[in-house]
Amino acid sequence: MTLLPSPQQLRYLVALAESRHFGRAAQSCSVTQSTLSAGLLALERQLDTHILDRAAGRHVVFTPLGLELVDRGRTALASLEAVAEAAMTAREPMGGPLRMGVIPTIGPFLLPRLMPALRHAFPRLKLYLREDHTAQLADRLSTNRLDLLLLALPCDCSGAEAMPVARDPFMVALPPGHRLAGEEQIAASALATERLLLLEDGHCLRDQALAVCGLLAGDRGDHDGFAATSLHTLVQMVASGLGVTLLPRLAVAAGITHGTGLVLRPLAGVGAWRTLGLAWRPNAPRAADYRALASHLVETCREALH
Amino acid sequence: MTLLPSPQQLRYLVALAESRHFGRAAQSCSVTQSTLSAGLLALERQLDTHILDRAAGRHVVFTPLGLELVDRGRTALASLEAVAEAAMTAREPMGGPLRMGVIPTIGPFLLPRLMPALRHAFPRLKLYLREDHTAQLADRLSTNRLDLLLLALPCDCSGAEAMPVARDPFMVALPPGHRLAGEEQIAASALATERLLLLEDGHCLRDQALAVCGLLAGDRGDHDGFAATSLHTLVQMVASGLGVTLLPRLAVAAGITHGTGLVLRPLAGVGAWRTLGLAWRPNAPRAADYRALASHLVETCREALH
DNA sequence: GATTTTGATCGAGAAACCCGATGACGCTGC
DNA sequence: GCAGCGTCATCGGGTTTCTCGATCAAAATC
Repeated sequence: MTLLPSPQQLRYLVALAESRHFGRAAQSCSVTQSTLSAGLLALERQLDTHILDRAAGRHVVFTPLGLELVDRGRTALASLEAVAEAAMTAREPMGGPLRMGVIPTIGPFLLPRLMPALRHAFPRLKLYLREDHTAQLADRLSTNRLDLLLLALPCDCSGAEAMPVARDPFMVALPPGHRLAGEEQIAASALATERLLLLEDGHCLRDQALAVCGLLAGDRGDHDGFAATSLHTLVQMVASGLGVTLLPRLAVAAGITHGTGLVLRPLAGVGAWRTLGLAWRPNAPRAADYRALASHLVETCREALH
Repeated sequence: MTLLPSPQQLRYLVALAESRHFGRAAQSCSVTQSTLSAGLLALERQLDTHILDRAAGRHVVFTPLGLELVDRGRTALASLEAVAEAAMTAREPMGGPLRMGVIPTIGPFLLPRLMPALRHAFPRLKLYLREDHTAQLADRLSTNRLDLLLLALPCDCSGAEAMPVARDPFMVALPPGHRLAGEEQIAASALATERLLLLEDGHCLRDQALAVCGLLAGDRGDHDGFAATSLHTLVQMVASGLGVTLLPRLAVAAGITHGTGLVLRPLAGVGAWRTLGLAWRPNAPRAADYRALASHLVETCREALH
């Protein structure tokens, strides 16, 4: 059998790729710079290849092969961690740290309810949170820097396993006195002639709102080159009379429009909602934990959506 | 960061799972029994779990978690090997050992032509061969005990990447003087009333032959509870006048019917062929090698099929 | 041109690993 | 029932590997 790289060496390799600096990489591995340097040299010697291009100035530059090895090293480390994690979760379910990513159109409105419920249900659970757009979260999920995502489905997290937990209906938000404010509910077609304000690019809610109105991305939304950076600013823009928008009921129920005088009406039609759900890597050792979390989420979402 | 299992320990674990015997597992790892025993105990201590059920007599019995860890350990080792392999193949393409599986209805007819061609094209390539049915090969591919499969597509190797290399038309093999022997080519429907002899269960060719005749598996073929164990015995059975059969042209071109007096006619109709191809794990470090092999295979198959 | 930053190298101490020998336990055969 | 054998766990000692702090050489910065 051939000589395998040690987990230590792979840690050094991946850490160096992430910081591109020997000293800081060593620090993140809790070793001295000399140790990390020697470890990488040993790895290069063992594999009989060049991982770093040492001729290229003082910056840390990886060879093409080096970049591939970083990638494979990351997955190898992930699979080693999966072994330890499987043992850990078997010893005490809901035990260890859990790194969860959540999108900005869910987090601020659901987490304040969710966290206390989880703390109560799973006192030993240590939940680390990161808020970011779907694309970034998916990247971090696949590169093993997050374990679990709370986002809108379907998401194009390649190969991830997903589980829906709730439907979040869209509400139409109108300035006070708007011509549509008298309607009981509002059809998507009625918005065709309206000035529809949206979140900036990158928010999946933007695309979902466009889709539910039967519009293609790029059709609309960037009036005057301006798009909102968060639901809160979006609400302020509508309140200023710049146009109308769609808000997820989750945000409305959390009181995002309080004190603005905005008129809120359900969006009519089938499919006038987004699906909230969890996603994780297939073969994740703690999938059982995630499913248990999902069923708690179902309950919390029911409450949070009135 | 948590404490990771060492590759060594995982090797011990997987080896023990395969031999279910400390002494032999140690031998396959080239260490003494004491070393392997201590290594496994250290792993159990590090993970703080029980991998083996030591209360269960003298036999090696894994706990449920232990079995899961074996599985995860296998994939972890595979991903570590992938790192080393990526470096190796970058250093010298077509270099190291390559473990290829091949099904019995291809191997004997193609390998005699293929091997010399490959030796000539890639002198440094070390090709280890294993002949088995598709299901067993697929299992060994996914558990990292084979690198590459040469078989008939589509195969249900879950998640494997496959590349077709040739079409292998079916020929109808008839005993001398058979009523259909006068036909230029024979339609599948003409075989409906014939006694169709087939390989025994497990050979994919059996199912393909049935499918191309529009029959369901189990419909036919086990006359008197007898099915052939290889194409050679199948040919002998047809020559004895027990019935007719379908042979892949690859086998016919290799002369499998020489000296039998059998009459061979093309099977008419679209789809009257099987597809030969290669399959490998996705993300295999040496995928480039495999593709290069595939293009050589295309040429060899063209020659081997006349 | 002096200084700082950065990565490689060196020697010494610590830790991990492995081996052969031995111990504990269950099974088998007489 | 008891000696003998097979199997896995444990122990002491030797070797290798890993890590650290100190130091060096080269490049970038001032």
